[in-house]
Amino acid sequence: MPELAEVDYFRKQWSPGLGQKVVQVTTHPWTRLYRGESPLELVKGLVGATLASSETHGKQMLFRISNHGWLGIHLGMTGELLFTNETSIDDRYAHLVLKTEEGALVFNDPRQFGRVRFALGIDPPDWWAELPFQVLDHQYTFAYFSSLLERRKGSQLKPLLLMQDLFPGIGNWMADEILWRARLAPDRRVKSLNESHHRILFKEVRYVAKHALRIVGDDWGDFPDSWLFNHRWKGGGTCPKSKQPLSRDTIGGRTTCWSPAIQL
DNA sequence: TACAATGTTTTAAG
DNA sequence: CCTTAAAACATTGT
Repeated sequence: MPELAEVDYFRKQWSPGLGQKVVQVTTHPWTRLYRGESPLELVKGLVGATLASSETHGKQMLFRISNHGWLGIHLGMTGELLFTNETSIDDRYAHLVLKTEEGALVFNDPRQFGRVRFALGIDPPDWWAELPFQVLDHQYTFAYFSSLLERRKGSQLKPLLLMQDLFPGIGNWMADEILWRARLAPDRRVKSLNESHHRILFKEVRYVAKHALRIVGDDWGDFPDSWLFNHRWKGGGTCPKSKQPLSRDTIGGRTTCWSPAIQL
């Protein structure tokens, strides 16, 4: 489900739990969400502690815990976070549940492509501290962006934009949106781009990230019909710019939607 | 029934 | 060692 804007939306769904003590933790320790982790250590580290703050980095989330604990969550394809006052919750895909006095913080993920991590320490763990610049960071300059593309000359543009080391938080729909705005075909190779293409791509990467965050916001707002977003999901459809039919194909292993009339 | 789904990770090949 | 491509992962919905 989630790309950077939706991930930030889900992060905020746990905000009712900030400042509250965790009184009980339940996990599904057999699921692949806990690969490489010790669910028992995680439960021990969380029970009795208080949620202090949260932040996102691309599709990654970090919850800081009062007693030097760090809880990392990735939502994968079908993950979601929610807060509930209900006494009974649907347990089927609730692979992590933190109960407080006020309610329960739930991480649901039917497909189990997500991930839960936990670490203790004064400083954030390496898997958080070593993440690359985000596309809206002030350090994410055009020179930095260009240097990233240097080593990816042979890549098609669609799979390029899905590389999280280069474009943290960009996912399938955002990549399509960016290429549509930049008027570049998704199967074009990086080596075919000139300086002005680089400039346009850099600009649209940041534009889509910035406005996706604004539109999804605190209450999952709807995208305007002037975006590709509203036209890309089901077959058929019309390009809002050219009014010509949209195309779909698998590029880089992912379903891709583009407007052949304007994306060259 | 068979395939596709807003994502990584591993493996293979060049 | 590096880059690129493809398969694998687990489950649901069409």
